[in-house]
Amino acid sequence: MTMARPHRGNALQAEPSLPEVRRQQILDAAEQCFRERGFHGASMADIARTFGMSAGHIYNYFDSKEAIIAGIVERDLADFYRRAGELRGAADLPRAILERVDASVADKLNRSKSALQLEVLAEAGRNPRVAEMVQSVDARVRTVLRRLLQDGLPAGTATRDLDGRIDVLMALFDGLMIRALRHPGISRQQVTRVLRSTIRQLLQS
Amino acid sequence: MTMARPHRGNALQAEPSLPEVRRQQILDAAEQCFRERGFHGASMADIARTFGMSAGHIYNYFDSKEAIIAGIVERDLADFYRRAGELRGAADLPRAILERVDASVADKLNRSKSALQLEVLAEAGRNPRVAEMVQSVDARVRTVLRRLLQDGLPAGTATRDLDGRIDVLMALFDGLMIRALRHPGISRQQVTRVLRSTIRQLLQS
Amino acid sequence: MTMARPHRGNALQAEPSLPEVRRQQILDAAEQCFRERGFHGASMADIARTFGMSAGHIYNYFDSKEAIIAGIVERDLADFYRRAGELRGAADLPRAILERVDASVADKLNRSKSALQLEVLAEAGRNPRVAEMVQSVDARVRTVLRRLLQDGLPAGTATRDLDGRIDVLMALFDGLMIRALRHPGISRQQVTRVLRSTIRQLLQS
Amino acid sequence: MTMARPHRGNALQAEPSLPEVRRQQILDAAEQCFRERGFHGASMADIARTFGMSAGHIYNYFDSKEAIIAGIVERDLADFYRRAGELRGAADLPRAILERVDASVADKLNRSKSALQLEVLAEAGRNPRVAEMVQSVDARVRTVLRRLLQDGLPAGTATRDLDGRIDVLMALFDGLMIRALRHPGISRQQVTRVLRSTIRQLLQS
DNA sequence: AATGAATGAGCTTTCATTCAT
DNA sequence: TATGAATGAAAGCTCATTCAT
Repeated sequence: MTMARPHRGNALQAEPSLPEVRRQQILDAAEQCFRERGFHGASMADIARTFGMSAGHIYNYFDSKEAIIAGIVERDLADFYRRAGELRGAADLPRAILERVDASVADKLNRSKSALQLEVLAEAGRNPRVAEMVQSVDARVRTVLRRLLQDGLPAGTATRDLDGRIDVLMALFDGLMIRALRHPGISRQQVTRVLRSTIRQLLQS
Repeated sequence: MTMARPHRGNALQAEPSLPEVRRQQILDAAEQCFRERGFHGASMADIARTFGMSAGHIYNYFDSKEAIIAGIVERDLADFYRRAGELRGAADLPRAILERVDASVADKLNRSKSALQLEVLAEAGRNPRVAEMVQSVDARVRTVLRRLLQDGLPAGTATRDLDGRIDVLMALFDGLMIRALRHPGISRQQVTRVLRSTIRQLLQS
Repeated sequence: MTMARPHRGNALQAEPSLPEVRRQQILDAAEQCFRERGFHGASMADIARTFGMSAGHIYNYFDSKEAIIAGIVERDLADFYRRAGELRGAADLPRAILERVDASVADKLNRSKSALQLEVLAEAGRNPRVAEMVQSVDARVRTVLRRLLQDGLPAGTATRDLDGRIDVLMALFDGLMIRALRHPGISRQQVTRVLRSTIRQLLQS
Repeated sequence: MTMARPHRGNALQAEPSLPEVRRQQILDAAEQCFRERGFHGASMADIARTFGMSAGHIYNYFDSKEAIIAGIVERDLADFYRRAGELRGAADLPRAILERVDASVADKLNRSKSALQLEVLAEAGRNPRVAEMVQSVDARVRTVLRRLLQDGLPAGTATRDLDGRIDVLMALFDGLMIRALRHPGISRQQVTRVLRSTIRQLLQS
């Protein structure tokens, strides 16, 4: 992949070069297609058609269909970093987290987003390169969370089994994505209420 | 085909008929293949080869590849019923549940089983017929759990948001399947400890 | 095909042996299936199922699917002989023929019978063995018609181009089978009227 | 692919575009294959091989094998329109028709063309979509013929049972296609002579 | 006489990918 | 940069046919 990095490094927010724009367009289109039809169900032609490019041209930006998944996973990581940054430096961390439960639940119960995530996870289950990506992203996320909790929780609470708590916390949200698929009629309000009290206990006991 | 003929007369536990044996063989082979290569990555020929049958012959037992998934999902349900049956009538339900957390965690952290489940869920995310199967099985599972909890919990506890609690409880275990993939180094012991206290709170607060 | 001829040649109408009964059952079932789904569209399993026999067993009576077509063509010939026999010895042949136009038209406009005939003819177009059958049957039919007309028409009429007249006469009825498919709304009455006058001219001018 | 590029500027009679050329090539190849092996006997690979294209590529020009039949039927219709156009405006219509009988008979007695037609008709006998095509084309042909006869015949003749006459007329030619298969030794001259007098009577009585 | 388990070839169709232009 | 013609390898599925029982 000998892709020229955006040169013309002008001032603040270098306007993205055409190649970079194209890459993002392709990722957007691919996300949409994978969501709707799955990784194997979406053809390169589908992706190309979604934003009016020829299928062949995609290969000037990504080496293969699989390389597109890699790009999608990377973009997700950036998203998480942004949201974690918001928590950093919160005066009352548990409270800040609990306030965000509602939005997080809504996010995880979004079926089309979840379908895409499951798609990627399933692919990770058998494709070592995708697995490696997914695991490396998760490791970075855990590192951020661990530091956040170590610094932000009232001294003394919840330090025992901290890694276990983090995994269970993440399992709760990861699990909601599955619930969204298995139980589409799930009550967001009830789940939010129960989850809030579960998380409070998880962080403070 | 040196298959021991049913001896006829073996009263209880009638040996399964050849067709039934074949169906189970196919499901076993398909589970293995789907795990290794995914639903779309595994061809009918792969499945057939796995236990030495011709691909065409599979169609004498299953109408389509999709029908094989249905068979797999059904078998899982039967499994759940069996385990739920063990809880039924337990003198102290919360205790009985907590005692089983260890085994359940181990089960969910089994990466190859999880990969298969995710595979099915991903397929459900885009294939309406599979979605319908998965949801109908989940509904039956929730019904069993609800009845179990209503009957088995000490009077007065945990009746508020009962459906929400059930969903969160299931999210915890569903989520562990994802954790197994995203964080292969996860500590089973820590997770079990944390989970036990989380579940206790979920059932008794 | 070492098929035992019905032995036990008892008196008048020897009751058909079981093998002969089976052959006829198979031909009946095949006719029905070919009519409904075409020669290639009907599977041996379909034919077998139609009268509750196993597909494999058909091969004890017919060497192949193609041999079944041969059987069907043969049976048709017998039919024609029977009807031609009715004309033989008619006092006024042209009149006898004209009286039968109505029934013949109705017969040829029967779409399902026609579909089967076309099926066989199409097969004859590419399968030399079937072509040979069809042509040999047609030759016998023409021989019968020619003798009938030579003996039965008033002396002097219609002897010029007799073979041509026969071919055109047959073309008229053969053509009706095609009309039935191409123009399902065709008016049987109008066609019968027109045809009667056309045939009268054909036989008597 | 040494295909002369369209020279651009060749005002009238623009050379057909590559896609159009390809479509015609495919139709040609399909006609030949269907003729030789029948609609079901000819595989897409056969058709592709006939003019050196890969099977998959055909799908860039036709949606399905069935769509190829549609293309063939359409081409035939265009042919008929062209020939009917020649009759239009003839000073003496019956005479113009009779003059063309010879050529038409020759055309219908062409066994390989007939085999293809029968093939399509047989398919129409069982495939509703093909039936619909064939019937719609026939309806358009009848409309043209009807208008031609209404305008072109001497006032007063042959208006009774006009539709019936048209159907019988068409049956005559359709029937010749079958005669070509059933009686390969048919005498073209005799048939032409007889047919001419039959048609004269059909149009003028 | 009859079954049905089993095979293997073949079918239509889809698609990632390449490449001349 | 971009197109779209073209390929070739699969895939799911069907079926005539065989054969042990």
